[in-house]
Order: sequence, then structure tokens, then C-alpha cells
Amino acid sequence: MIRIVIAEDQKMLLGALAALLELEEDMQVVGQAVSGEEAVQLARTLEPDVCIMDIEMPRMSGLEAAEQLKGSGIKIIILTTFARPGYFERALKAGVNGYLLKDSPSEELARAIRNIMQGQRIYAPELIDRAYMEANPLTERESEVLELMAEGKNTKEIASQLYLTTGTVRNYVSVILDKLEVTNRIEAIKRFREKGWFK
Amino acid sequence: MIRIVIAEDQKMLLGALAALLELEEDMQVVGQAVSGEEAVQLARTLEPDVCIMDIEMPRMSGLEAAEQLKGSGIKIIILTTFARPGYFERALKAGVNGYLLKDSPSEELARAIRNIMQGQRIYAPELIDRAYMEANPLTERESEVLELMAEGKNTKEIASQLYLTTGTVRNYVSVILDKLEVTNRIEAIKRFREKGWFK
DNA sequence: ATTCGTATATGACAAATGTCATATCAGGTT
DNA sequence: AACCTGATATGACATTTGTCATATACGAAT
Repeated sequence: MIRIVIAEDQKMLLGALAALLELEEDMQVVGQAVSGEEAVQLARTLEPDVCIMDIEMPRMSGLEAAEQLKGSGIKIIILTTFARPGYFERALKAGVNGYLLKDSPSEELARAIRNIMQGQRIYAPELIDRAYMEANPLTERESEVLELMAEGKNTKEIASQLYLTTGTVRNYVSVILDKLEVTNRIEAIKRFREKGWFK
Repeated sequence: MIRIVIAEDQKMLLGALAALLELEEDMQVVGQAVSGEEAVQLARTLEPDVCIMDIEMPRMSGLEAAEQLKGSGIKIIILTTFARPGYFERALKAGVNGYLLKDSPSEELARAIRNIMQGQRIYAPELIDRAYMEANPLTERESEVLELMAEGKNTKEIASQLYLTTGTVRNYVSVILDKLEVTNRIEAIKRFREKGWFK
């Protein structure tokens, strides 16, 4: 019997996934969590074979939770909406055993779980294709400026938060616009978001 | 036996919801659709008692599909992620019988279906609270300017597209910032999006 | 009919944004 | 050591953005 913990903040999907897996005769959902924090706790106390995690959850993301559970012997499967290159890369570093998309057919979940129990690693094919993902061309500092920009902060606010002069910040912005091949801050934010480079 | 069609473009959720409802002894999922178009077609041919719809789907939104099925006698339940006032209002106009959020516990779905079969209308309580929803304070023209702004267009481009002078456009922007209580274009776009006022 | 409110439209002025030349520093290369 | 490259940082200058006073038009209220 494969013992499973599911972590997903969208309760409808959480309950429905549990129902889906309970239909499988060799599987049993032993715990349901709605945050990364709760997932780690449940995983530690229940010691399931498999923990299925969404990424975007309150209090602690599924990626953080996966990192904390690394080495515990619990197989981690990330189940998320978007094929953001950054997320996938970070999940690989955390040593997750599977990475599936919510767009995949539901039958694949049970199949993936069984394969993973055999020691395989299962990644959604869409992700492998995008392994030739475009890298974020911005430096650490530039990304930092762009993120503050996207929060609606103006040059002066960004400058004071990063202990820079406004001239420096404006120059970073200029470099950012150049690298992203756009001509104003709004377009830069749009482009950065579309490319999945946020966070 | 309650006959059900489910329309949801996220296949994992689609399959899981079907599993969830199949567990109920008085319910039967007779069709699954991944677009609004397919949902309408399936509903017309299968004539189910209930059709559960996501809103954001490819080709045709769940709201459009609901509008097309109005008067068919098929009970429509909208099941969506966000409690956007605009969506809810439009769903009410389309005469939907239920409007649930994906954040609601999964047990509520079956209960809602049964109540709706009795002739009741079921709306997620979060929506009723927000029924005192804030109206978009911008005029038609102002909204038009904001939408172009959000596409990354600058003042000159907006002006030429709307056959206005740049001065006029800049004034609209100023009024927009004032009404939305923000101080720059980026914040205005953010706020407008958060309030669910886009489109 | 005139007063009021609102949407629309414009231009003058001040402030913020974007461009560019320039400088330092830390690393690799030759 | 001299050279190159990329990241970081700054200020001078030009352009764009945001504010404000002002004007017209139209429908509703008095």
C-alpha cells in the first residue's frame, strides 16, 4: 500500500485529488495539507511514501518544503500549474522525484506515483523541451531593481531601499530596458513576467 | 441519478473532480470538456442535469458557454478560482444556478449540486460579502487609456491611437492616478488588476 | 434658464524617467 | 604585468510623465 500526503492550497483540488487516488487500490491518502508548513509537519509525523506538493501555497512554498524534506527518504512530487523554468530548476536542485503539470491528464498521476515508487524520476515532457529555456539576462542587482519596480516603487524609493543614488537606479533601469529590448518600465515588467523570470 | 457534465481546462482537476463526484452514489459524470465550446456541444447532446464550468478556458469562456445554455433547463454551476466581482455579476445575468470557488472544500461541491437540484441557488459566501463590490471608478475613456497603458504603450502611442493630443492623454493618466489613489502608471495597472477591473 | 455635475479635451509647468559617457573593481586570459 | 570582460556605481543631459488651471459640451436637477 502506497501511503500518500497531498499538499495543495486550493481545497477543491486537494479533496478531488484525494478522491482520485483513493480509487486506486494500492494507494491510500493518509494526510492532506493546505500549506508548505503543514506539509512538512505531516510528512515528518506520518512518514508517507510519497508527498505530492503544489508550489504556490501560503506560509511556505512547495519548493521550500521539498528542500526541507530532502534526505528524509520521502519521495516528493511537485504538481503545479506553470512550467516556469526557474521553478523546475530549483525543484531539480531540491532533488524532487517527480514534476507534473496540472494540465496533464489525471490518469498520469497514479501512473507517475507507481513509477516513482520503483525508483524512477518522472518529469512532464513539456519541461524537458523547455530545458533549453532562455536564461534571465539580468544580473542579480538588475533583477532586484526590476522587482521593486514591479511593486510600483519609483526611482527614489528603490534608490533608498538599495542604498544607491537615483542616478544609479535610473541607469540600472536603462540597462534593464536595453537587455529586455523594451522602451519603458511597464513593458519591462510585462516581458519579465511573460518569460517566467519573476522570483 | 444526477447526470453531470464537467468543463475544466486543467485536466488534472477535471479528472479529479470526476473521480470525486463518481464516489457519490446518486451522481454520474456523463461528459468531460476542456473548453467552453466543447461544453456547450456536450451539454446539448447529452442533456445532463448539471453542467459544472470553469470560467477561464480556451476557445470559449465558461461565462459565454453559460450564456449560450441559458434557457436549456440544464443547471449551470460556475467553479472558478477568483471571486472577481465582474465575473460574478456576469454569471448572475447569465442565470447560473451556482457559483463556487476552487478554494471551497471539496465536500461542498456534491452538497451544492444536490441543493441546486432542489431548485436552490448556491453562491459562495465570499461573493455575497463582496456583493457590495467596488465599482470601477474610471470612465469609459479613462479605462481605455489605462488598458493601452497596461499594454506597455507610451503617451504618444496612446494619443495617436485615440486621436488625442499627448496633453489630453497625460491628463487622463493624471485623473486615473488620482481616482485609483496611486502615484504612477505601474501602480495604477497593479491596482486595476487587483480589483478585477480589467476588461 | 440657469445651475450643477460629469465627461471630455488642451497646454504650461514641474518632476520623474531614460540615455549616455564615464569610473571602479573583481575575475579570468594572454 | 597588461589586457579584457562583466558587474557595479555615478552624474549630466534630453525626453517623458504627472499636475494643475482652464475650457467646452451635455444631461439632470432646481
